Amino acid sequence: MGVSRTDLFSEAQNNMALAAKAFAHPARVAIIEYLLKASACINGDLVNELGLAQATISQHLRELKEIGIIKGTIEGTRVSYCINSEKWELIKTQFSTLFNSYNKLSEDNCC
Amino acid sequence: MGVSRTDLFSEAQNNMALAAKAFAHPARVAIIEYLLKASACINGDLVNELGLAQATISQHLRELKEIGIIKGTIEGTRVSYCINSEKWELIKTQFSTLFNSYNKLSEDNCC
DNA sequence: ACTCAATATCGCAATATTACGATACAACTA
DNA sequence: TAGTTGTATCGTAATATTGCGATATTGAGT
Repeated sequence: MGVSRTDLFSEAQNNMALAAKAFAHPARVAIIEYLLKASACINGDLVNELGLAQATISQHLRELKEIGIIKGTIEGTRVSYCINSEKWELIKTQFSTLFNSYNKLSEDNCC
Repeated sequence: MGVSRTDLFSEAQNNMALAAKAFAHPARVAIIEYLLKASACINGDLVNELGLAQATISQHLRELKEIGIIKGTIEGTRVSYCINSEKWELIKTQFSTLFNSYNKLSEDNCC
C-alpha cells in the first residue's frame, strides 16, 4: 500500500526508472544543464544560479551522485561536481534504445 | 516547504522534468515498452502482463495520458491505448538535444 | 430493463520527495 | 589555535506519489 512494487518489474525497467529520475525534477535538469555548459561546478555556484537553499541543492547533488550521472571530487574546502561520462553514455544509450524502438510508420494507425 | 519550486525554473526545464516523469516509474516504463511491442493495449492486457491492480494501472495510464505520451480511444466498453507519435517525437528530441549537448572529449578531464 | 465486462474514479493508507533552517564537519587562513 | 568558508547532514514540515479496495460509470448483449 503505497510502496513501489519494484519486485514486479525487470532489472532493466527499474534501472530505466532510476535513470529517468535524474531528469524528473526541474532543479536537477537545471543542475545538469549547468554542468553541461560549465564542465564543472560547486554547490555555491548553484546556490547563486538557482534560487534554492544550499541544503536543498546539496540534496539534489547527492541524488544525482547516487544515480551515478555526476561525480564529485574534493578540492580543498570545495567539492567539484561534473558529469560522469561513463554513466552518461550508458543512460544516453538506454534512452536512445527505447526511443528508437518506436517505429512511427507501423504504429501510427492504431488509434 | 516541500512544494516544488517550479517558479524558479524555465518553461523548458519544467517541461523536461514532466516528460521524464513518464519514465520515472518502472510500471510506466513497462506500460510504454508493452505499447511499443504491441502497438496498442487495453487496461486489462496490462493487468495480466504486470502484477498490479486494475485501479493502479488505470492511474498510471492517466498520468501517461496527461503527460501526452500516450492517447486512448474508446472502443465500446474498452479503451485502446497507444503511443502519441507527435508527443513521442517531441520528447525524443528533447532528450536527444540534452544528451547530445555533452561533449565527452572536452569534459572528460574535469574531475 | 437486467446483467455482464471493462474502465475510471473515490477514499484512504503508506511511503517518498521536496524544501529549508540549524548544525556539524573538514580544510584552509591568519 | 581560532576564525572563516564551503558542504554535508539532521530534523522536520509540507506535499506528492504509489497502491488498492470499493464503488461509479459506460456500453454490449440478452
